[in-house]
Amino acid sequence: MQAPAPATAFDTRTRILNLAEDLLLSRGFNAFSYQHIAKELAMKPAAIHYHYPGKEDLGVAIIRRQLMRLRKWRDLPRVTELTPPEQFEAFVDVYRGRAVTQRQVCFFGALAAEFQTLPEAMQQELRTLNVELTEWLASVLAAGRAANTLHYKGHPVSKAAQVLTTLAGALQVARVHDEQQCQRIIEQVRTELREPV
Amino acid sequence: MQAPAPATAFDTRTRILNLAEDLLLSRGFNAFSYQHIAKELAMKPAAIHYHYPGKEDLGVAIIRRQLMRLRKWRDLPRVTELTPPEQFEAFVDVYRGRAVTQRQVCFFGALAAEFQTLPEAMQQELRTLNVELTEWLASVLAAGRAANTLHYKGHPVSKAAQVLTTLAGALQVARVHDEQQCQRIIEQVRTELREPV
DNA sequence: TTGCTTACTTACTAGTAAGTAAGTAGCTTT
DNA sequence: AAAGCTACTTACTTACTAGTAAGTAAGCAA
Repeated sequence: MQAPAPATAFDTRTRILNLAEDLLLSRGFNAFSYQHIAKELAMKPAAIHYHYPGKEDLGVAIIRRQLMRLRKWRDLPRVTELTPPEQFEAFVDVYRGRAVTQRQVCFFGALAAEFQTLPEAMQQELRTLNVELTEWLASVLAAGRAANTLHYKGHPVSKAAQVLTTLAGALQVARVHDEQQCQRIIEQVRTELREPV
Repeated sequence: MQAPAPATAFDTRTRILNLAEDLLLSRGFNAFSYQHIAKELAMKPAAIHYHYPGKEDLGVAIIRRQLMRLRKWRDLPRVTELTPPEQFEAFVDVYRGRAVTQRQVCFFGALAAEFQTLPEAMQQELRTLNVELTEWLASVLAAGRAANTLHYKGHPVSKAAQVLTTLAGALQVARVHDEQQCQRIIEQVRTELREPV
């Protein structure tokens, strides 16, 4: 869940992946090409094909890495040891950072729009990523309600889906309008969850 | 705010617009071409250029028509005469229909992901559309709270932005996962607004 | 009936897309 | 020193992109 790594000081394979992730989040999958990457890395497009034979391989690698990041972050002692409200807060901070520092949306928001044009393998990876993310957040929300520190109606999974959906959309708002409106939406979600109904 | 018209029984200009809207909502702006449209309408790509010289013109026309639809719908007597909760309900129904009948997202969700790759004119139109939509919903929410029939915390504009964001995201969820999860998110939003806190 | 307009088609340009095959420089291994 | 591997480059193909210019058939208008 950390922010994308800088595109330097890594081996070529990783630098390609970093840059591709960057382009994916800022332009979408269909609007970046091997040429974009090659130019930025001062290489020829064919060199990208050497590391990632097809664009599909590159796309799958990007999503899969994000899934690994999620799992790693989620299982970090400094995260698992937090209380549910703190876990939620830490999670929201990731989105807040995205909106401020880069003009990037989250993976779900970036890929859902062009979902029907994506290779099957990418569609599957994205589904997995979203399911795991929803399940984790649902477990946080369930624990928070049990401890009477998070407050909401309905099933934890429904609420988790709603929150993720809203956060994804909030980042899109930040891009189309100003960042401030995005922050207001995030604050709205936070307040509603933390204050007793 | 009505669903897109069928692609037949109209003049060519409108049929192009209808089909382009369809393709935009289902595949994104960068993933459809004049060829797609031409093939479907059994014409040559150059014929599309005759009606819409550039893809930008086509894109702007799509968004602008949607803005006109919004204004028309919003000012319809049968809509203005409704109570705020009924207005909200009628509005949500539009999104519900989108999720069920087509696998289409809303304009905002479709275009936000590739926003940075869009022509300036399209970016501007999309901003206008979203501002007007947010302002209308905010006025409904404000009136509903004044009449004690809609319940929420925070500023009406913030809440409106949050609701729109969530609805946009919900349609994207419907596409990536099943339609049912989308319906659950919409229900969650409805319940929270209609039940006193 | 001549001329203009509408709504196209045909034929083209220039640019870009993903992807491939063959070659090569530099390093390592034996 | 020969062989092989890694990480590329060069040169190419095929397909598609937006867009344009010129031509044309049908209808209407004077």
